[in-house]
Amino acid sequence: MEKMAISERKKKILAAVVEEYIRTAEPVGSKAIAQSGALNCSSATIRNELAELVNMGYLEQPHTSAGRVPTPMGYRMYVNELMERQKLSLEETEDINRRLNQKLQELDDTISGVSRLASQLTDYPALALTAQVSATIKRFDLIYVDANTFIIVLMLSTNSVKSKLVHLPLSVDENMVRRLASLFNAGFTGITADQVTPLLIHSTERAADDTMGLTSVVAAFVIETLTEANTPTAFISGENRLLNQPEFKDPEKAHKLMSYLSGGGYILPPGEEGAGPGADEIRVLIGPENVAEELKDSSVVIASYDAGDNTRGLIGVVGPTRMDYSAVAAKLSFLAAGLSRRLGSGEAPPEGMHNKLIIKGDDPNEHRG
Amino acid sequence: MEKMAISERKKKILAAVVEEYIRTAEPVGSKAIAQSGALNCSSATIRNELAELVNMGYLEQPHTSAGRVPTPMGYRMYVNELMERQKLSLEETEDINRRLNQKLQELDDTISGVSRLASQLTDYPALALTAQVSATIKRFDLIYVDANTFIIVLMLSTNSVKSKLVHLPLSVDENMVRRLASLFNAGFTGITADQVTPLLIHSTERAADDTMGLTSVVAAFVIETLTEANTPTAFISGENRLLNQPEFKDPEKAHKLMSYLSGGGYILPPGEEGAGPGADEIRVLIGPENVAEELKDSSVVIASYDAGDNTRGLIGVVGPTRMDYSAVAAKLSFLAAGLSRRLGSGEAPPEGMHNKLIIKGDDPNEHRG
DNA sequence: TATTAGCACTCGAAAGGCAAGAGTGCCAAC
DNA sequence: GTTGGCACTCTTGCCTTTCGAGTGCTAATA
Repeated sequence: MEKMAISERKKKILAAVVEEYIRTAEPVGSKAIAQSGALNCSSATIRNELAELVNMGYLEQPHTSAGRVPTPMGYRMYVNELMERQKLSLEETEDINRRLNQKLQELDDTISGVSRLASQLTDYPALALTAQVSATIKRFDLIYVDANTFIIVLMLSTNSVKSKLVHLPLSVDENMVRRLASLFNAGFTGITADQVTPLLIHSTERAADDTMGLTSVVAAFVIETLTEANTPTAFISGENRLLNQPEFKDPEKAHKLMSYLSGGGYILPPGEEGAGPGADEIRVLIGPENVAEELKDSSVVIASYDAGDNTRGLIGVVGPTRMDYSAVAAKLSFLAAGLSRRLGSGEAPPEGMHNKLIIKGDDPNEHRG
Repeated sequence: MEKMAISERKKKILAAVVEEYIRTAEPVGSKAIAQSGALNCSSATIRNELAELVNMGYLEQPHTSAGRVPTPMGYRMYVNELMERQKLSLEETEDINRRLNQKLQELDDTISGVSRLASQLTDYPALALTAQVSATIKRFDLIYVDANTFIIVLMLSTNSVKSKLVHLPLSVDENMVRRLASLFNAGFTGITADQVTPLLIHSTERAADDTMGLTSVVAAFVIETLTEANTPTAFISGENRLLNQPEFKDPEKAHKLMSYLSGGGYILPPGEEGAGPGADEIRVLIGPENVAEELKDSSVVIASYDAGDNTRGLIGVVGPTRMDYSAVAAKLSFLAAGLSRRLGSGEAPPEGMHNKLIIKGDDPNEHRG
């Protein structure tokens, strides 16, 4: 496997192999490429080139007398340099926009809806994850309902609102509730979950003259809410679409990957959750480039969107290494842009614009020294 | 296929066939039954009996010289009369209780958690659905945050609370917010979503002297909330566990069923959603007893739980007809009882009690005239 | 020197044939 | 009614053969 510059013709041939293989899932032979017409030479010439591409590590043969199949390095080269940046048709963009609007209108959990949408669009399993944020409480209200009941309303720094009905065995008077509310507003706003110490709770309890454990009930809800808000949640959908792919015709294999995915396995390298692709970038992880053992012969395409409040969420797609990178990247990118526009802090590009695709990934040579 | 009374011995043999087949997924032969020791007779005798059971429609042979496999009618007989009502071990019940408590403590959506739990326990795909209720609004609050922002808080008749932050382009004064709140409390409580007519909105708008469209924003949230609360939601999880079952080794088949399930396909006969099994009942639908074409060679086991507020939710499990009915029924039943105890209106049996299992289903003969 | 045609070779996939084994049905004996 | 025995059937697994796609190499050609 020698290191040498790759000629223009080799690039064309490599691209042809990758694209044909993506289409058919069968090893592609010299004859098929010759006939495809992109090159003006005979199959013999192609054979020579193919042999060299194998030598260089971009292709491999399942067995001696079969066609060629791209290696992860071959896909990487394709994704980085050869792939044509696909533009979506007008109908496609309109369709996506329409469905996106619809999803976001439903009261339904945004993130799960988006993940489902991504999966439907690409026909691969898709995942969406919310950004890691550090929310605090911005405002605190208690609504007195009746002697045994009140409602806690928390407004978070992310501008979302959480509420809960509390039902008590004992009766409280309205003044106590008011007193508690102002104490919490004073003491619990702007702090994180681990700053809600037993000490703080205790002193609030005393200040409120609370002998019924009301304070701790409320404090528990505060902790719960903050913890939940700060935990990035992942949502995976369409795992079953894996079964469309011939590489998962073996139930064992399909099952392994599917349960890894539904089990909430890490997709991005740990620590990189926040460091995913930036705006207008697409990150592609091909086969062994993935850290998780279960993903070593699958590929992942990830885009990020502006989730508002200076945080970014991720949406991605998982499939076999023989994935239609071009189409998936285009769709994800458009979807992410649409999401940013709707959720984000405002400086997103206007609707309908195709933002340029910056594909970020490893250098194709780094695996080969 | 003659109609005749089924002898005790035939019952024993049928049960043995079903259980062995559930265990091994292979057609079971006369020898295996003879050796299993439940009967004191030779394989030849068993062969005679088996032949008659085939005649009667309880068993069938995949091909002439293979063992026997239960027909749906055979399973039905097994479920209705032969199956021993399995009791869970102490460890199992403790495990379930522990995990149930944990699930319900998480702020997390209860229903999805329960569905996941059911799937984990049984190792089949599981679904949970909330009951169809008709919630109304019980109480209405608006919290003024600043000139451009207020919070809507709705308390529903189901005693759940929904809230939303509203951000306005124009500024409102605090009095307007207060006025709106009392108008909504007067006019919008106790009514259903379709009673929120444009007329009502319009008159409220005028009464509030609202020229900024505030009223319709709030009304829209009311409609949204009521509609959502009244829509039964289904949650399916663990679809991928289907792949554990040898009958789904064909990816085609597995994929068909899985996408039917994730697509939110109907499980119960339409119109029967509310008429599922009652308390302490288990409903079993075997193969062709299902209405959905996609379920015709799968089985479904369903229990219902008291979801409070006089409504019942469902939890169920889907698998091949060769399903471990006994174990699944026991687990689901226990799970449903546990849920009822925690969510329900109170008259549920005390923790730890094994409630009796009433298995409801079709008469085994009805398919055979 | 790069390309091409031709040809022998390789190897997997598909098709056919054979033996083994499991299970049945039936008969005759108990 | 039950049982042992036996011939029969049909699947499964295995082996062999065939077929064909695709290769690598060589020699001829531009």
